[in-house]
Amino acid sequence: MSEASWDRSQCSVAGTLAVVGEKWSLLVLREASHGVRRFADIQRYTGAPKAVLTDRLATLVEHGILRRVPYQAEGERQRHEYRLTAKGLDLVPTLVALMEWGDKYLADGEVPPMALEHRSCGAPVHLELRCDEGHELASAREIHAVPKGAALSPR
Amino acid sequence: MSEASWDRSQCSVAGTLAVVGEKWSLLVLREASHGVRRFADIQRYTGAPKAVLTDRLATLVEHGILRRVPYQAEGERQRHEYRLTAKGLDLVPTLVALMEWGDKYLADGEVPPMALEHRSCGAPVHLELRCDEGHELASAREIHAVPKGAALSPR
DNA sequence: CCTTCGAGGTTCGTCGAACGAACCCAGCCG
DNA sequence: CGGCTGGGTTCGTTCGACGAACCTCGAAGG
Repeated sequence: MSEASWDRSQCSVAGTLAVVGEKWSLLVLREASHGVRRFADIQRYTGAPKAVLTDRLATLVEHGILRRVPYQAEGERQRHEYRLTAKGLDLVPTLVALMEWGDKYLADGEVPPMALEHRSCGAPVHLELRCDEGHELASAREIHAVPKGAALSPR
Repeated sequence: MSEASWDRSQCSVAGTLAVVGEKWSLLVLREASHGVRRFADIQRYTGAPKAVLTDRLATLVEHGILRRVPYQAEGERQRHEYRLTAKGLDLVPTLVALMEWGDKYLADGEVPPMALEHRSCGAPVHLELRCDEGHELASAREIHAVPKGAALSPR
């Protein structure tokens, strides 16, 4: 897709993976994006061990992807829940990308287990690669990657 | 984004992560998508330890995301290189999603280190959430997720 | 009061995966 | 022959994931 020699040290793919690339982080975000907010529910739905989950939630909060919000259920003491921030919401396309790939290649002839609809019109939602001229890219092969800025120094 | 109780066991996000969610896999695919094909180059650019890289390449080949292609450089013995298959190319949107998030939130005021251009018109390429009616979604909040098929059984 | 309950953790011992350094192996080159 | 180079494998150590058990706070029940 491009010729190869540039500085990877500040690559955004690597940077993002350093933040959310650990084993359970994206599954936690999947739950958050489905509106699951409570520790025990996240644990139940993801299957992550408690200690790991505590740690992942803490890093996600630290990075401003989730925030801890106190709440009070009636007849309960005050607890807190985890909600997506705007920064966290912007990771949804990543989840959708993973989901679409899985739907295409992992479904054993089954129907995909989850459909995404446009809330206002009900039509199915999907991800598109598109350029500023408005062309939709039929394949990733139409992408040309160009290193910029500080990445230009080789190695 | 939706109410919470359905069967996660065959979620496509989890399934895809089981295939490419390990620490170095997506970085290997980043290199593959940039046209880096040789073991030593992939190792140099990703920084993955050799043993781990051997293992990841093997799993990616096993899953049909990369294929081993024999080649012959002049004055060299026959070796093989790793190339993206169509199935692997379809992971590029995932990489782009990670990259766009990193560009937006991790750039310390720097210019993003890599630009993607439409090969045929040169305009910048980006990912869009769009529905079949043609509406572009301004935010992931406009998505409504609906469990289907075998996922409908709770828990 | 004292006990129980349950959410949201923390601690601990074990065990597997990741790490880096060292080694191996097959050709081609001189 | 001996060395070099790409593509690995082996090995000992370290680090993180795991699951079970324990802790803590506040509300409610007796």
